Amino acid sequence: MQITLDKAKEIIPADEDYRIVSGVIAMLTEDYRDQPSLESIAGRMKRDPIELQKTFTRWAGLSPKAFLQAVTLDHAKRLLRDENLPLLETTLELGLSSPGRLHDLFVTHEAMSPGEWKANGRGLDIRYGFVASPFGKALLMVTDRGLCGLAFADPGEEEEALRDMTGRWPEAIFHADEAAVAPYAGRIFDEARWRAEEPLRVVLIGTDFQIRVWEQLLEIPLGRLCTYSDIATNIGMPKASRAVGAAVGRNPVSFVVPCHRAIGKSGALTGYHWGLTRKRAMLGWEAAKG
DNA sequence: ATGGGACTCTCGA
DNA sequence: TCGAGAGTCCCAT
Repeated sequence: MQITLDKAKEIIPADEDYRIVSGVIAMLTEDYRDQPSLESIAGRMKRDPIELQKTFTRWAGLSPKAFLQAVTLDHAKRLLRDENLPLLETTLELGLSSPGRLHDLFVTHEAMSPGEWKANGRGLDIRYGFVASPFGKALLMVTDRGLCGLAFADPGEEEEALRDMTGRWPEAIFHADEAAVAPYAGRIFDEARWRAEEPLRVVLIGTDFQIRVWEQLLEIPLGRLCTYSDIATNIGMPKASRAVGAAVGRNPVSFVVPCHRAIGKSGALTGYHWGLTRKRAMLGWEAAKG
């Protein structure tokens, strides 16, 4: 009966769907020794198993089982080992605005000058709004130069996410403004609308070191992974993997700057600022597209 | 100065 | 295999 509604849902699942999906991912992976069956998960989530399976597959393009495989150690290790990472293909100009191709989303980015960074965002006018995304509720922040922030929040944690983000540029002026954010919201998570002719403008606000790290992240194509130490090597500081980890963790533009594609050398996912389950969700979702 | 990681290695069990 | 502990480096305050 509501075929059109269902179809719309395929493109961007509602928050409710992500809640279900993330619940499944969490249960599937929390104790991988005895991976709970679909039936038992469905039982715990009080859903019909068939329906659950369908929702999940529609969302990720992968069955729960295939999804889990895509996020395991072995898979990650294979991706790391295979083909030399193309990360070295471009030498990045340090410092200010370097536009470029980059990333399947076709991002053009510019970096804030050190002066602007030191001002803690003073003089910056930032508009923000929450939107539904395939990975739960997303908080978008934009300046007139482009997208500067993208965060995620579980239900009830919107305030916390907002504090987290506004705290990064304490001197900036923030306005709630759904309309300003709307043009970005739709196409970020919809790969059908990723096109080179219409690149997504991103502005990176951070220290020089952080910007170098984030630019490296932008070089990781969809479906590929990269280790923290690879990034350290690529920016010419091979021993700074730990500092790289810290910088990756401070990435203000989650997902668009694909910090979820950075993992430990062992193939373990290590951490994610917005929750490991969300990192798994992104990697599994991308595994189906890559 | 100092503290503290979204790291990595090395061992022991 | 797995996990704890220590080493290390560089950012942030």
